[in-house]
Amino acid sequence: MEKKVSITDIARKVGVSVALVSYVMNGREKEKRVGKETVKKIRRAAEELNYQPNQIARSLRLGSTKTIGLVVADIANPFFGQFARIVEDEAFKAGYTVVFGSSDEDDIKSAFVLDTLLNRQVDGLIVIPSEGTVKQINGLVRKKKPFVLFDRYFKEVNCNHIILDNYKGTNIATRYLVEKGHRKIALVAYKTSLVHMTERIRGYTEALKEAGIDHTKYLAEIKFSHSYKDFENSFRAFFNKHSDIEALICANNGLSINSLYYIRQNCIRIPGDIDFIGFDGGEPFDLYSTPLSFVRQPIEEMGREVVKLLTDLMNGSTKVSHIMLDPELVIREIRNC
Amino acid sequence: MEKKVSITDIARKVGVSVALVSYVMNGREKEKRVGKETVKKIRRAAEELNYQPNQIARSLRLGSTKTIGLVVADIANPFFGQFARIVEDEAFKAGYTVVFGSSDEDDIKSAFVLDTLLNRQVDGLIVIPSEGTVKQINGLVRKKKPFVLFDRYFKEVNCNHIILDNYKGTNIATRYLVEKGHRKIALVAYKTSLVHMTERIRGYTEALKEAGIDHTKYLAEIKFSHSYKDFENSFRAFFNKHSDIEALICANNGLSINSLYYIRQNCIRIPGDIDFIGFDGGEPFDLYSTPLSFVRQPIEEMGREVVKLLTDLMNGSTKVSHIMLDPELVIREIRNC
DNA sequence: AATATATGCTTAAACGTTTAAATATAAAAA
DNA sequence: TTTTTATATTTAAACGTTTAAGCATATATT
Repeated sequence: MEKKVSITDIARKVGVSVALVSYVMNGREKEKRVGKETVKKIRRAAEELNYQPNQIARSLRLGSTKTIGLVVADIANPFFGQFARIVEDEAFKAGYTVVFGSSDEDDIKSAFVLDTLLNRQVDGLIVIPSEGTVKQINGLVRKKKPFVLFDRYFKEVNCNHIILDNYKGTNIATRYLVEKGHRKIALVAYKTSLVHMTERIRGYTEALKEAGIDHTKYLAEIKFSHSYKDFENSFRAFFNKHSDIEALICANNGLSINSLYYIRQNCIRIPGDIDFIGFDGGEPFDLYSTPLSFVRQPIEEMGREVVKLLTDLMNGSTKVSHIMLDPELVIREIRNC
Repeated sequence: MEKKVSITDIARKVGVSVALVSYVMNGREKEKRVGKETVKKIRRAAEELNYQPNQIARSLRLGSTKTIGLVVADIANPFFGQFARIVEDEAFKAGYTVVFGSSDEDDIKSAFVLDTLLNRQVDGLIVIPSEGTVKQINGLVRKKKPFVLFDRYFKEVNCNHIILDNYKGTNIATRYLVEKGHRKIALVAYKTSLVHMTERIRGYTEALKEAGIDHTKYLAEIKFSHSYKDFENSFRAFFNKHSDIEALICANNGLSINSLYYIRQNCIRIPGDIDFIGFDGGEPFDLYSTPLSFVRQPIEEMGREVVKLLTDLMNGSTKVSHIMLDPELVIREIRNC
């Protein structure tokens, strides 16, 4: 790899000190009253040598890398991919680059990723925290590192977070199905202590309670796993036990997709055999045999808010915000062809 | 943000020079013959102060950031998201972190992203080059920056690249449809000079030629756009003009998805009205009314190979590799429920 | 006793920037 | 003329590491 040209090379070529070059390269020639001729010469030399500033050196000196770290569960998951894209764009506009890492919903991996990003001196972090990472998040608080949690948070940690009104998400979905006349409404959720899930479960149970329907019978809390097989086994057990299910709500995108694979494989018809409401939407929802209903998260807005909040923090704000955005129930009609 | 603890803080606390601390922190205490007692004291102090190395300072000194830059068209696109994930994992194993940027298939944006990553001194780059970025890629060659192109390349630039045998991809798809008895086989592709597309088109036309079928009539080369509306307009014009199409091949994932939206909206039946072969697969393909056939790219293998090639380059290899991997035609049966 | 070797540690430069402070010169004001 | 002010530039330290080179001291070898 070619030796990169530095500010020193330009200084030598023009015959001035590095300070002047630095001033000019940063557009501070007026403020620092650099001679007009000198400015021109420096500009020309920079051009000729094809100078590119070394952001690493700059970062070290300034104590800021203009980089933000993004910890997602899995960048390959379209929901997180979409989120990452919005973060990227917003960060870019604000002059930041994003470094990312996938935690795989695993606390050990999460710790690794977090350490890596911190060692790389990211100025701030956006974290989708996995189960069992309270300590890690508390560590960020202790370090006074600017960061905001997204999608989930911990009740025991007072920090910035932006989440969906998860309760409302499943609540409106359940109510909708109840009003439609269903009584045997199942919810498939992950067995976890993470609030986004417990809230989604609560939204469901409360809606059922209110309607005077048993709210425990059709609740499937299954263990998280990366393997579809594991999901399938748990789900089959549940489904076989309750062959009278009239409607199914899925508590997140992954569960929705997995459920659809199962449903498809087992020749269960939507609608007909069961009604279905998923989470987050996406291409598979649109292109399924019939368009599928789902709980929509305002992901664009959330992404924008997250970055805005973080940049405020990085600019010195000390306000702690807990932002909760509203979901929207998107009901799709049966296709007539 | 708390002042980070540095090697100097540890040195001061223990009462030794920073050099010793550095040696110990890098596990070179044997080689550099640091006293046993001192090692212990340094370790303890590092623990107590919760020392985390500053990778930025390290990078500046060593001239290597242990970072690789990834330029994709759009991280929100599942194909690229999946690829990014593989790259991330492989890079992580090799001790690298990945910084990414989306080029949006736009040369201006690509230049920005590339510059940003270069200024951040990435040790190497993985680039999915957009149209009109030959100059940028040539720039990398001139700088002797280790990089490898993925998915596409430029005939005029001799550099490392890993691509699919694109010709073969559409060729086997077309042959399959011909053998099935179709003669009016359409290909929807992007109008671009990028080889991955031109090769996919060539694979299609050659297969048709060989079968003695007119190979221009049913070829739709449409302009790339981020808007579905634009796609729809071009596609509709094409479809209306050729209402006798028997089968449709889509030249990449985005086109496949867009086509499916159109097909669905216009009540065209797969199979029945037309046969369909898409590109890259994914959840929408599996969950469509009937499972859809597609040309599969060995993306895992490609991702692994890309990172392997790049790490070799970063470790000083000067070999230029052009790797081409085989696609696989995945034919799906009609669902019987 | 003189020399060589081993052990343990320090010094200081370097990486490429930024920037406060100092310096030098010219022009304006006293 | 001397002093002040404005203009143009340099100096040098700092950011947190790594590492070659040097310096003591103790022990082993002649």
